[in-house]
Amino acid sequence: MLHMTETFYVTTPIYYVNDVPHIGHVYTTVAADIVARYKRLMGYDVFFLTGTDEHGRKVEKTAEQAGEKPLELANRVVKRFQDLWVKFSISHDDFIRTTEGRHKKVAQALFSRAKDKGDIYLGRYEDWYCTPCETFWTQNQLNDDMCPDCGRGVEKLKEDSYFFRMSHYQDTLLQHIKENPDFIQPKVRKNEMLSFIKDGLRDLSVSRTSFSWGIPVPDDPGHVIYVWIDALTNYLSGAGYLSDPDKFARYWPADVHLIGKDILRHHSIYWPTFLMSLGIPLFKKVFAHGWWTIEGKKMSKSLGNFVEPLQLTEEYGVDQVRYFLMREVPFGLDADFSRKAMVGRINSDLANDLGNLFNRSLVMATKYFGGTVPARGKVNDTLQRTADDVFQRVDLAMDDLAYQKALIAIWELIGAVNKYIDETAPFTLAKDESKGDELRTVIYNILDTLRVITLFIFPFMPDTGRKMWAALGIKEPIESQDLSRSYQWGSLPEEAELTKIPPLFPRID
RNA sequence: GGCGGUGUAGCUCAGAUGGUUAGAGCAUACGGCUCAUAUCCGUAGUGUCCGGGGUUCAAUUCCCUGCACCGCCA
Repeated sequence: MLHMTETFYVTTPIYYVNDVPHIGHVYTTVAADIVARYKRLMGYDVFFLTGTDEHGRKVEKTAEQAGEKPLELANRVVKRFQDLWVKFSISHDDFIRTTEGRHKKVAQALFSRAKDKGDIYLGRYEDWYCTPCETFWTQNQLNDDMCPDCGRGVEKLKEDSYFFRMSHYQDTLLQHIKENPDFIQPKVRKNEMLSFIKDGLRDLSVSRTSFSWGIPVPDDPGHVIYVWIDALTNYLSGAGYLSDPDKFARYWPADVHLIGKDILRHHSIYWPTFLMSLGIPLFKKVFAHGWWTIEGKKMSKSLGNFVEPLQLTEEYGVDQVRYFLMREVPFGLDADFSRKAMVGRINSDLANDLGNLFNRSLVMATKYFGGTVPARGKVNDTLQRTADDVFQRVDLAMDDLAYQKALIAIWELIGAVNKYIDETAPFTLAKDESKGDELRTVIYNILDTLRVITLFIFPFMPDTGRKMWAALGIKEPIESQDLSRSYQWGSLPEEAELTKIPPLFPRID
């Protein structure tokens, strides 16, 4: 049997194209980017998909108000996301838009297949609808007859609708969750979903006649396919289903769908039951992360405490923001974004620990060896043991999407080098000409461990990683490294030309 | 109302199938170094481990109950 490279397929939700990008979008996408980059560094063949959800009544309405066609609106505002991902160093392999032919074809084909099987049938739908939120509510979900989310008015809708026989898959889904304990994470969310399922699944309305901006239901063009069937199938269409069978076979089933906790039900119940109906294997895991409050308050339009991602990057820097989001809180829990916390992380973790270490090391190497990597001496056991240990822990943490744990481990290696410098005192050795060999060994070990640290932080802070890599004078691109081996001592080339660079992370006052 | 979770140092949190001095980071104080972005290294702490009851030789860790906060559902 041929050796096959292991694949890794990670997704973000497709974001509603009409929404203004906020910190929540950035959070999910950065998290996906980091695990994608990490797996690539570990030698996996990675497919990382993000994109936009472009149909629905709200886009239709907004476009109408702007005097343009829905697709024109989408073409215009999709750039807000695409540009933002460039800014945030997002390394997605594809960007799927639900208005693309390759997607529409898939959504329709799957709708038909489920219908032919008898799992989609025509019925009648009655519910309350909040247009701004694009959400349907049942009567008793309403808050004083108003939308429980935004508090605005709702309208009653009655229409013919196709339904997906979700109730039919209730037991199979429960069984699957039981047999695959990691299917829904974190655990607290899994428990919520389990209790939701046990309360009984009802069939799901999957088409609308009240607006027309959507993918037509096959053979019944008065209906458009309603949001979840349309949106969720992006994970298939984006991976080449029906358009690139080899690619699809290579990457599906997805390893992990990263989402915010607000759309967990759709991903952990609607989506797998629909896949069951279609006879397509289920994705391996869905992970619902928490929400960010801003300075202790829920972010909302009405409060006006909206955090503009681009503004954040200007104020703090892209890598600083990426680092903060992953370090501040365990992935899965809610967190608070505050200036104080952000500045604290930047100053103590990035500027003092990492940035200063990198700087002091290069200064010494430049001073003592004219900016050339000195010859290898012998490995330092403590440093190597720490690197081994950190590698094991980082790898386990990344499998669990425990970004915070991974970073905490990496910072132990940073601490170990700072301590090594303290203990070996190269600045003292440099004053004694008879200690030349010792000095060379120490500086080499420091620089070589910085090389390892650079690899570890690269998925989290790609720009910084590249800068550090270049400053260390290593010719091969950092992307081509194999972390599963190169965390070990000694692959920093002797005689590499170091470049002294400005402090990586300026302190903020 | 139903189900689930959380409550540990000033702050954010880890933790133990129950057993000797309960941990980390930040913040604070003191000491050391001087290569470095006044950075780094070390030392020192302080805790009724939410209240009450129970099981046990032994509970902060298990069980029950009360209080507070949070999530999902209704």
